[in-house]
Amino acid sequence: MPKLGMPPLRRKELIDAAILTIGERGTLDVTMTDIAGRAGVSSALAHHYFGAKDELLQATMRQLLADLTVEMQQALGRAASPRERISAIVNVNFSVGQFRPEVVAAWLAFYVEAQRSPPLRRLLRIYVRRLRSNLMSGLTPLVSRNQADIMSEGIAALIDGFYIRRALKDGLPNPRGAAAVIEHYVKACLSSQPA
Amino acid sequence: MPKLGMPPLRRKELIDAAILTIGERGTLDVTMTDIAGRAGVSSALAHHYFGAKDELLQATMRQLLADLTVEMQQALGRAASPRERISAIVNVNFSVGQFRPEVVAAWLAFYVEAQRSPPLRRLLRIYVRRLRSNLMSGLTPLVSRNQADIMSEGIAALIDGFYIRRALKDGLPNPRGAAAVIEHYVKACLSSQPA
DNA sequence: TTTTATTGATTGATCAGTCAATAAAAAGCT
DNA sequence: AGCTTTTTATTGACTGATCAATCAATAAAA
Repeated sequence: MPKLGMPPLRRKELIDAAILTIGERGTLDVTMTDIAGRAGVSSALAHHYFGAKDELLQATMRQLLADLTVEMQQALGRAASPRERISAIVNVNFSVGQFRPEVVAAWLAFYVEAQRSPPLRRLLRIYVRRLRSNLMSGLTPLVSRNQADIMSEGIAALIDGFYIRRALKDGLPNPRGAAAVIEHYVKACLSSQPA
Repeated sequence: MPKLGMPPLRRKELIDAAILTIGERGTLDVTMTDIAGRAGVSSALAHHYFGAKDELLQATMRQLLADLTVEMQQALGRAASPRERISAIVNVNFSVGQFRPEVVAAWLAFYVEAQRSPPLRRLLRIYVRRLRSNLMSGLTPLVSRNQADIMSEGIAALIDGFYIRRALKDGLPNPRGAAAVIEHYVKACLSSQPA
């Protein structure tokens, strides 16, 4: 039943299916048949559109990054002060869109695979740098350079830490709770300012 | 060359080889042949001693937990006050023994696999609970119950966050830096006490 | 009739797990 | 002390399952 103009649609369907499958299973160790099956097509078609499995996985991670970036830009656009920028960054990472268990589990799976795959590592670096730079732009007007360095590392580590715990589901953080702990951290640092 | 009393020696050698192999590769997705080869024996022998691969992996995670526990007990024994207990807990997690890249990568691999494997999940729960309880025992004498809850979640998330970043090696935290960021967090919270 | 989308069938590689065979020590016997 | 027998440790060779990747064949638009 070949309708025309399928390629872009299929690509998207396959990437979405990949996110769901990876997120559900919590690992990149899923078969092309799993992903293609969820998208309602044969594994041969997935190979036809993406060539090797790696390329589908990379496209999938790029999609996750792109989704986060879009939401982040919107939130930052609404922030009126440096202090609000910080909260905006934190909140996006725990928003309904980003902090869903499947999405978090997929992120974690890519994080882990990035240890071995240079292309995935490159993508991850982009994310890490962007997060850091966004945090610094909110922090430097408020505290010393040194203090800002410490705090941006701390906030980034807290986000990753809550992600890992979320992926494990175990009696662990709901979005609000996690964001609240980070806000508490920021407040404590800002009120005991000296550097 | 069968010497007597090999079983306990071989078991240990295989577990050590598993930690190294898993840590080096950053995943549990290693073959029995890889592990056995590093221990200098055939894969058949690894199966002979552990039965299924799962059991070797579980034994390996138990070993990691046991190593951490021993070091933690020693450090807590030397701590003379609640405040020192907190620092001791943090420091152990970034000690030379625990914060080696291979060990950290192995921990992360088990963390991730625990999403799927109930036995590994059970082991992980033990660790999480013990960490939390140790932290609370240091925090409750110093701050309100509510504040202690928040801080122990925060410290635990920070530790996990720095572990994940360490596994990725990427221009990221040396042991001292990571521990320092957490100490800074604790200080900031304690000095802006009110709950 | 050509182009586009799609798949079933197949191939080759990799691995966990099994098992019968082997070799070296230890134990038993004289 | 020598010898046979038993026990213990170890492996090579094999099996069956799984999967990524390929490709020739098919079917529905254009």
